[in-house]
Amino acid sequence: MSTPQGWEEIRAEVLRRISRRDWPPGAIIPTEEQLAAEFGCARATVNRALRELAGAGVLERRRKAGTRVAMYPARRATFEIPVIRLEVEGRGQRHSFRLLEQAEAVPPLAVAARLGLAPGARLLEVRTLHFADGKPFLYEDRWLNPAVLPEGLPPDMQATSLNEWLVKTVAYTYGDIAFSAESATPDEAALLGVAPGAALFVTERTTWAGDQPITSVRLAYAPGYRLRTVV
Amino acid sequence: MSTPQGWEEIRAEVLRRISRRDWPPGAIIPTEEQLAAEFGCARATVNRALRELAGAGVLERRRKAGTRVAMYPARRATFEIPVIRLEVEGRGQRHSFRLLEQAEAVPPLAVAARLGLAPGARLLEVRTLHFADGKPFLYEDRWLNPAVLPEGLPPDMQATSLNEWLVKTVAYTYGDIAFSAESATPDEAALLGVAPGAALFVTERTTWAGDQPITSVRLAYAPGYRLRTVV
DNA sequence: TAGTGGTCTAGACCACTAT
DNA sequence: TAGTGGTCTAGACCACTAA
Repeated sequence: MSTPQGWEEIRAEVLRRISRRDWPPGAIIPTEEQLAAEFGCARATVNRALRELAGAGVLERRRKAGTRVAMYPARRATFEIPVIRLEVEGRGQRHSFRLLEQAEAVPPLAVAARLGLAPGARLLEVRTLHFADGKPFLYEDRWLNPAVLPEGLPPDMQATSLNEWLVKTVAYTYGDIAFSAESATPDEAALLGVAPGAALFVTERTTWAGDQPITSVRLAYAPGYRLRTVV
Repeated sequence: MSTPQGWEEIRAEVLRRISRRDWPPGAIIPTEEQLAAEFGCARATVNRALRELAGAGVLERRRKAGTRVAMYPARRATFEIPVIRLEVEGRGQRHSFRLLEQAEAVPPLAVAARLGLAPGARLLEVRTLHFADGKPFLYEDRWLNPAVLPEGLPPDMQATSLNEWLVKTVAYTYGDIAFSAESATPDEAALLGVAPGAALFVTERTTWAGDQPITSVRLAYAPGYRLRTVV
């Protein structure tokens, strides 16, 4: 091996040693100081490389205890939370949508619970059907906390997408996401133009700004949708 | 605001300014040097904070062009690629599995294509049914490149899980993942103990070590499974 | 308490690219 | 070509925690 230059090469060299099982799962690897001496670089450079690998789940680091190869060096993967219009256009299709309903209502208990609101609190429900090249693509059911909409919804709501408006307007600071598969209800099947019971890919997302709940949204994709990412 | 101390507070302050729309989507923000002067810290500290935010999809950075707030500051989310046994045990349930089949065969064209192999190449197919507290949890259909298994499969294959054995033995360097929803085939339905056509959450994962394909696996989860993560 | 990682600094040079 | 981010250095101090 030639001496690694730069933190990316150090990261690659560490990965090689793990692959070759010079450093098997669970093993302690040399300290940053020792590696810096071996590679002839500053400790900060080693730190950068090892920190990246710890972030990727390959290494586990603890002060005083040192750095060890993860027992199951399962990688972490990253994916982009999609903006629906960009997602459709990224497939080379034309995006359009139809606002099905926009009304104040009392949300189902599950939604109120997810948002941490008292049962009975009134929220704004917005139901939207999105199309790709005119074909149903996605059914969106969103519950909004009206308290975070200082000026109300934009009057030209039909010309923009709520998803987009939100992400531009209310920068959120925290959220959780869950993916699952669900059978289409008769209503959903009719909207999406598929048989009842068809397997739908479902994304549920809840976001807060600080401790204030913003929105909880359920996206049901028409069959055939795949969410991809790279490790 | 009090002057931020440390890169995490700088990150938080930048996020606040984006939330307050002091820096709206698309806007150029001050240079690292200017922010370092404002916050009274070294440029490297500002760099660390802004680099994290760029990695999270909130900022976009280009040399000479400067740093701007992403037009759609959609966050990136991270999830762990699960190890099945740990996933089941993490739910407080007991994991077990049954090896359904382990045989050399010619894979379907789609699998060969994903792995970049010539159609007709022989691979090892391993089909496994995983249980949580004795209930069917996951059906695993895996195709392995025998070339990467230097010593063949371990003789006590029944006592360990192939998934786990692989992740410990063959450190991979690259992979892709796709999630989708599929209707259970009659075979899958019988294995998982559900009605044919039930909506299954499906994960497909292909991994390479360098340019050498290792394995392509399809995991079909019993209904009710949810993949969660946090932003 | 001592060893290890986490972070910061002040400065430097380099890489990329808008102009 | 000049401005901006990307990275590296040598050193320092701090925070956490295993022994």
